[in-house]
Amino acid sequence: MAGDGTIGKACDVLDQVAAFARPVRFGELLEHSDFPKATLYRFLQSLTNQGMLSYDPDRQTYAPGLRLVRLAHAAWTQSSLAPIARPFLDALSRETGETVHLAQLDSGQVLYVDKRNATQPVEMFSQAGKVGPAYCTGVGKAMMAHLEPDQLAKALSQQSFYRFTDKTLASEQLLVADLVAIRERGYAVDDEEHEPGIICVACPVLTEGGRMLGAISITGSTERMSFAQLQAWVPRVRRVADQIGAEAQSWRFPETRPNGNSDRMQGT
Amino acid sequence: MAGDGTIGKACDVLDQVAAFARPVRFGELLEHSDFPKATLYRFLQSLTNQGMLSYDPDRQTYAPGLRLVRLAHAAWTQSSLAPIARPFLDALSRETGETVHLAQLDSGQVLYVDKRNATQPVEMFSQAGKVGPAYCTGVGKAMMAHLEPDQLAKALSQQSFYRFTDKTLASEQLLVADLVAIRERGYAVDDEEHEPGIICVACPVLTEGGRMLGAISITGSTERMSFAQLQAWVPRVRRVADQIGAEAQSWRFPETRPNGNSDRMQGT
DNA sequence: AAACTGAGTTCCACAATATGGAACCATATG
DNA sequence: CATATGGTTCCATATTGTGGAACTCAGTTT
Repeated sequence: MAGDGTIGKACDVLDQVAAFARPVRFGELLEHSDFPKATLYRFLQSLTNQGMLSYDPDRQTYAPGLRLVRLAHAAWTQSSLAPIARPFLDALSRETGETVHLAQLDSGQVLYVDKRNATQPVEMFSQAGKVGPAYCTGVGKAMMAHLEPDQLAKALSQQSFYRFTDKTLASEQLLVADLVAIRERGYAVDDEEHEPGIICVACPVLTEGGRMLGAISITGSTERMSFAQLQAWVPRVRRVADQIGAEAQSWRFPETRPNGNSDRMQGT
Repeated sequence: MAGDGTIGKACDVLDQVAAFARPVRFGELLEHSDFPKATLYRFLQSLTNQGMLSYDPDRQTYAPGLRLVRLAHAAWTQSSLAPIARPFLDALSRETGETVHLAQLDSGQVLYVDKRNATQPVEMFSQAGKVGPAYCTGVGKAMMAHLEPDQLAKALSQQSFYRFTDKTLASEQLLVADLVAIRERGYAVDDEEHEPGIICVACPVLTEGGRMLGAISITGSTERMSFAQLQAWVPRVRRVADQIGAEAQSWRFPETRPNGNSDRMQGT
């Protein structure tokens, strides 16, 4: 993750702050940063001014700012598959009764953009925006299997290959072999590679041209079901993934004029 | 919103892109931008590289990128009141059966960070991250009423004073007068100032020191209830707002080490 | 009380970086 | 085929970011 000039550096700082999963003090950031004191300081200032970070004067801590939430709303609406996929996910979740995920790839990691939890009512951000490893999850592997060679190389270099379970594919060789197989058969499986007891089947969402957009998956637990049972859903998942891909291709945003106060919220 | 150097400009570009509520082409952005062609181009490049924007090669359009979603997840968790307020909002929503909002102020606008919809099941981002006007909503006025003079001045300058309804307080004078009253009585009302038929009562969330953190509100419609009925909830809203304020003050994040893969997501 | 410590903030000469006019290229359009 | 339009690249220039060092302001220690 090396620099696009100032912008790249600023983004690094944002990530730094976000990486602490709690508000951080200047000093703490300084320790974990490559920037000299004054430089880091100025970045924090500017980012805080811009609302990309928030500063708590009482505690003297920095945290990711609310402006990000506002921007993310736009991102989620516009450049994620979620709005398109929603009805399909609903249907899939209803039919299967299992947990359904919609994920996209972001800097080599799986970013969950939507989810249906079979049982409990949804909780907002607690699901969208979360990240996970790509090399040991169904959606992650499904997506990587359909990357262009150069993108794949980059993605591979970003994997940690930490051995979560003894079934984890903990090396590039093992992973690549699986990716080839996945590409051939059209879907990926996660057989307790990330968490013991958790299994999953996933299909990539592709454009007609073969460009990879994301992936969807159905997750189950070994306690409640066999792998074979889960695999029986694959054709259904395939179909839904294809539908989403097709929709995404033809999808056009309704015409709007620039400064869109256009999408308003009822309430006050 | 003038510049903190390069960072400020980059943020402006992000906002520009987000302001179109749809993917935009280079040329469209150029029209609405102050930057010369080459400069804007380089910004878009860098931001796209960084994942702050996403670029659709098929359509040649830019949109806010997924990295924002990831960062926003952190922002929402860390610097919004939502995690703290959640149980209180749940309770309030259950008791009243009405729509409940939690909002914070972001560059002079109301940013909704959480919501309870009495009737329907929640939909994630479709609620959090949305923005609204501050001068004509309950939460907006409740928050502005408790700003420091200089912050208030800034916020006032950012209001559009568009006349949504004939009850809208469409001038600074009217608004300021109301803010004084709100500060005295401790809560704000929105009597169809934003949308016809929509009424609301709101209380600010304050620290013990009086620092304004956000606001909560209960919204109703004139069809189903009278203003008096709604106002009967004020003491309850007040109490909840105070509780959230107190919590926020004492809240400490659990100790974590920097690079937090700490909050993981079950699933794959 | 004076000296110390360390976090946070400001300064400023220097150098790296962003700038933007103009030229260029590729794809639609008349 | 010519022309316009939208998008991309170049490069000399100067604006901007850089970071070492000096400073300020608590909170401690001697």
